[in-house]
Amino acid sequence: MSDHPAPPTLDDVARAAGVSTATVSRCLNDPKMVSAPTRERVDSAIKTLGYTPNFAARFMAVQRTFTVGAIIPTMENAIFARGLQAFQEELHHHGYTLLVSSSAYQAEAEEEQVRALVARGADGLLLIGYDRDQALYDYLQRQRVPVLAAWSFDPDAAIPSIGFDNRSAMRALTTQVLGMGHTRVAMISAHSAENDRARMRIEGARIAMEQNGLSADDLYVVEVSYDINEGAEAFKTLMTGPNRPSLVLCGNDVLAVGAMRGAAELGLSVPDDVSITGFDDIELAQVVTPALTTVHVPHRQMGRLAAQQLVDMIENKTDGVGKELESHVVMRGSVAEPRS
Amino acid sequence: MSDHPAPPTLDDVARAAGVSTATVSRCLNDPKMVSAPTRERVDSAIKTLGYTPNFAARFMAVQRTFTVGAIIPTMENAIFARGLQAFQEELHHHGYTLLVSSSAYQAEAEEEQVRALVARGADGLLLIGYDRDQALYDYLQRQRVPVLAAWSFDPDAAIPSIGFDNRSAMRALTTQVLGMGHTRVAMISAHSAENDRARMRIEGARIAMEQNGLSADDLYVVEVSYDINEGAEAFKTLMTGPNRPSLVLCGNDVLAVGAMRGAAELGLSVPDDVSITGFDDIELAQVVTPALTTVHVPHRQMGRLAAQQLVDMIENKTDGVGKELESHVVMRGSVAEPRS
DNA sequence: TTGTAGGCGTTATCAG
DNA sequence: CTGATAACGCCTACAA
Repeated sequence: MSDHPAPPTLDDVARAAGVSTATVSRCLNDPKMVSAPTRERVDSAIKTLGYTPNFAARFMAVQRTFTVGAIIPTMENAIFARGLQAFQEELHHHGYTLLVSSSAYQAEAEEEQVRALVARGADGLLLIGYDRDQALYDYLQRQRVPVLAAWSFDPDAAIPSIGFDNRSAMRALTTQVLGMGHTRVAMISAHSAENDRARMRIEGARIAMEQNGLSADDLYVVEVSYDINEGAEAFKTLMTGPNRPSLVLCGNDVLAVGAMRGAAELGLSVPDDVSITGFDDIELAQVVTPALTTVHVPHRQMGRLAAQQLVDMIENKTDGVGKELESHVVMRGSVAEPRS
Repeated sequence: MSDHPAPPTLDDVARAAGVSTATVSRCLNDPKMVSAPTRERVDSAIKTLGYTPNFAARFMAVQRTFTVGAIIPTMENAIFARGLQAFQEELHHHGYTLLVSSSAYQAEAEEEQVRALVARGADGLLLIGYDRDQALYDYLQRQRVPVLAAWSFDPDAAIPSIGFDNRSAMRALTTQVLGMGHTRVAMISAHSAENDRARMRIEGARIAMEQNGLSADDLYVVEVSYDINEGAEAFKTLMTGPNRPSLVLCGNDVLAVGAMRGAAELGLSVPDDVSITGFDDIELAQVVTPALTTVHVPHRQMGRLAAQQLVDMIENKTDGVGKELESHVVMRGSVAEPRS
């Protein structure tokens, strides 16, 4: 006997209660199959031993974990937090546990996490966007793990997606602001490689340019990492270069807030000297001064629906159809007509 | 044969490569133990079959998962994000995978997640703060799962902790601001039940009051949920009630930003009409206008050290000693001498 | 260098 | 209602 005893097992409980392991197992999984008196003995044995079922063993036996994994690009800001919270709550209602992991916006890291989660028996996976190596999807399919993409909707994507149309949302926002008369416009975007959200938003802005009598080529786009500082720097470069824009579209609220800080550092007034827009409508958008014009996204609804759909895919082995949600433009103080 | 074949197993690979399962296993875990030619055959068999080891089975066999779990109160804001990111990076260097789960600031939820993570074989756990039911610690100890508390440091806590002294940090901040001459001061705190960080910060503020010739009882404290809106509402209530404070200490930056919004809604100027302070120094603090006076916390360093320590506890079965980190007050524009 | 075989903790199928 | 016992997929002495 070492001073380092292993945690109690089913067997220990069975021995302590004077029954077989099968009976203990039944007590745990289908209590009404066992008589009241034995059940009591077993329960008390469980309690005194402090027994907890070994998950891996159970998993091996039933091939189900009631665990869902989600891999998000970053936890560093609130973009995914709210939707994920709703996702988790809904999963919980269905008896599932959510495990989250972050890829730091790196494709290889994401792939590693996918494998890690699958290996650990995740019954299903939630990924952000649908832009990734086909090989990963093949792998997932071989492993028969249902996957759902969120924060983007594209009926033609390789996997079912639930979210909104980033392109048309950005087009709507851009159109509305262009209507105020801006002609010199630039965009600060997150890196668009392997990021469909970023890419679609850029496309949406370009389309709006065309539709408003401007040339898509005139939209000067700079891509940066997802970070307030990067947004600020990019903005300052933009504003101190030639052909200074009167409108700076930002691929998301975080970059937009960075841009606003950049404006402050440059002594520029928003929106008098320059208009700035964001995307996502996270809390931050209403905290800055002036408040940010942006696109509102139904985070919680998306999380909830994603959970429902994923559970359905897992339990009924359905294929999942995805769903498009509505987003809408929110006009706030950060935009105005161009000066002069 | 269904059209729903199970994923390939070690056995399938062994058969395909014409070797035993032991050899395949060795190829995976200790390649140099097997001859080059057989290794090649095995590797190609693995590739063509798309084999991935079954984690649960491996776990059962070796009782190790190289997985660490972290349970944080919320993902809704950046407080824990940065430290967690560093934690994850450092774990990765040591070959561990991080799985995160959020408790929404609810003790029962946290307990559930702890069990979920332990059951799934987490080799170690990171928790936030040390304030929780002793029964949970007993459980963890029975299961022999090393646990480390972060974002708080208390050498006398039930588990090793790594972080800073919330009480003295808040005392330092309060003292410094009281030095400007404030006498009517209130505090907006997160709920302090089962939250040592919140409790210690309140205590710190009280101590500072005493030390500066005021009575600790004169610190009016309101406790709210962790949310910008709640901060704004609490602030407005405070400022429209009797004995309006000239200084509002906030338990964290999020509440402080809420308070600032409340001030704006009330038409009050910060810091001319009222001084506001935060705690944590998250990015938000520098984005608002005026920037927030707050306590800077070494998030990344904390995450990194926590990872190192936890890995050490796991691998060397050491007890873990914890570590206190330095925090420091950052004076910014949100405070000033009281008017008149 | 390789193969054999026992065990890890549960669940599930059969008898009793 | 309860008890044997065979999986589940992998690792690792121990043998060869």
